[in-house]
Amino acid sequence: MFKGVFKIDKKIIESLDKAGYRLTQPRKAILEVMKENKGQHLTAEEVLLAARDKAPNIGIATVYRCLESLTSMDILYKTTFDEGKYRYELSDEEIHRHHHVICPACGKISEVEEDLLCSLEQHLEDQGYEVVDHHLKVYAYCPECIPK
Amino acid sequence: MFKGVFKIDKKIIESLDKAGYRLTQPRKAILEVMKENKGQHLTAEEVLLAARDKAPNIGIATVYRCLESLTSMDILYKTTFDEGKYRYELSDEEIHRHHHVICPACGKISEVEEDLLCSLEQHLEDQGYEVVDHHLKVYAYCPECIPK
DNA sequence: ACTTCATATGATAATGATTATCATATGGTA
DNA sequence: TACCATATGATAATCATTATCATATGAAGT
Repeated sequence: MFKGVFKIDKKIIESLDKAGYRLTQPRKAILEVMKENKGQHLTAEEVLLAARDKAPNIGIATVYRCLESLTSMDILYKTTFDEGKYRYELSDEEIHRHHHVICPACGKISEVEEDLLCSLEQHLEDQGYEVVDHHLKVYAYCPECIPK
Repeated sequence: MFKGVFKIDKKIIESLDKAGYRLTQPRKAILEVMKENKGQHLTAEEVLLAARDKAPNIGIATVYRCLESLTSMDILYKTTFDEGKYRYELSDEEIHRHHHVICPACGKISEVEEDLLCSLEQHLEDQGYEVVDHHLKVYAYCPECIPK
């Protein structure tokens, strides 16, 4: 198992270990960046810039590789706001958070902590928002594909 | 106004005219392709290939430009299924359709014709799906940005 | 601590989607 | 039918992401 004291949750360290991933300097830097920016949605480029403070030699390819593997382990969540690039955020197990509100004027992204979709839009209108559109994607195994 | 008989809805023709767009051969071809593939989600490349049957010299730049302007007029709807590219579909005014179900195994995309989000997932489970995740984006003006 | 070696890294080239450029063509109007 | 602003096609440029490959580095075992 990995040695040393890190600023990263033990649970994450254990997941990495179990999956056979080594806890390298770049991965440590990226995990710290993601933790320090919990709740934000960062692009690979933004992660690179922030991670350079901790691991000056880190390259963009490593950032992409690392973000990808962390996403596949459900440590990160990968999403897009239709800007032609992806954004990543630390997964939050307690709160089911993938409900994003995007202002068409200023582009500000807010998250809605709401597990029920019902009356969500009314809820937003009550808060002073003006809903113009929504886009829901449900990821579900279709009947033919359900894993046994 | 435009003259001639087209296989395209009069309403769309009028929208184009009102917005000052000319009904060119490439645009006609693209609109016909989108109409013939109503309910499908096509990439720019797919639109190009299909449109070549009607306008052999059409180029990819024109396809992108045309898809973009049709989208800005709400004639098309632009979306992404996180494949690193965009897909376009004819907007359907009668049915509010932007509820996509994506099978993580086979990638099949189904649309859910359901205006109420409530109990949507239960509805899917009843149909034999196994929901694994969802992603909702609501586009709403935030209180500071509401246009007067 | 020291060696080992599979895994990870960084630099960079390659790819793929999309956008910009620009000289030429064309649609709708007068 | 001529005119001219708009649109087009070919192609180069851009941007995000992925692949390649020689070198470096963790973790495990001495």
